[in-house]
Amino acid sequence: MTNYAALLKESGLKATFQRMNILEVIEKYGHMSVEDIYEEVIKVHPSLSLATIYKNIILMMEKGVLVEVPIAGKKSKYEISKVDHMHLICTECGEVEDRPCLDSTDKILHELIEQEHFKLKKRQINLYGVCEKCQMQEAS
Amino acid sequence: MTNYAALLKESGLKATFQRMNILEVIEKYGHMSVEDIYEEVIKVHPSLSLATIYKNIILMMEKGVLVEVPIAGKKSKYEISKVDHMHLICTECGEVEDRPCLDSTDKILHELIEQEHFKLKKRQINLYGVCEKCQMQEAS
DNA sequence: GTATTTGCAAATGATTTGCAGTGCT
DNA sequence: AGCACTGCAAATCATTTGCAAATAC
Repeated sequence: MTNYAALLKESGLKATFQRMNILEVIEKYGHMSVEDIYEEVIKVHPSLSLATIYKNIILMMEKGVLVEVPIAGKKSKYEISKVDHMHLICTECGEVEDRPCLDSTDKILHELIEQEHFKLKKRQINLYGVCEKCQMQEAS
Repeated sequence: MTNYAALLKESGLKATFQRMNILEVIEKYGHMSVEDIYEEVIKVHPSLSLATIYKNIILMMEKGVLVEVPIAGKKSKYEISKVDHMHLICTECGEVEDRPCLDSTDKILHELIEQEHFKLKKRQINLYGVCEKCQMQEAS
């Protein structure tokens, strides 16, 4: 995805410079906290305000463009909506990586939910641990 | 579990009235935000301060007595540490319910992680949707 | 008795809001 | 032109901190 203007318009939002900046930065890094986004975005557009980021994150979540990734012990990060996946979250460096959801996991979860009378909307599978990079640093 | 005094001492913490109150309330309701805990706990112990709750939640998480359950769009809730399980989170009423993790899910995740050079510490499987109670209310 | 813990009040930090001005379409 | 959006500053809300008094052991 590169055409943020189209994505925004499809979602009923005006394609402002600020919004495109925010989306570009999130896409580039994958998962970003509000502060992360702010720090990156002002490199390109120094007058962009934090308030604008907050307002737009909320708006773009409502429109389904962004998704919140809440993380134990840290601030939430935000990602661009994409097909279902799991998160590997490093408790040392805070990095988040995506991995595809396995079909079998998928099937099992759906079966479970059917038995439950629970109307499933969204799954969030987060695996907390130490990433390869941080493991190597620990070893040294 | 009922013996909070023992649990606390095993964890190297003094068994104060305040801490036992906090644990009782979390156990009783299952999953509680800071505010939830505060509102319940002052019914029994009106002078207990919010600061004490914050300090103790942090302490008890460090000692492994409590676990944070971060939730998209809401404040984190806290639960007493227990065997691995999934959460069904109602996006309408905010209720969180536990369900056992399925063995097959378990095995799949562990295999995946071994391929990854990722040192897994903890899993968090959250299923967001609408609970039975809220579905019935919608219908009416 | 001593180290820990509590509760208060103040400090800090994060997020939200109102509004006047600006920019997309 | 008209409505939606931005940026600022102020307001609000959440969390943390410092410290004197109280409590567990």
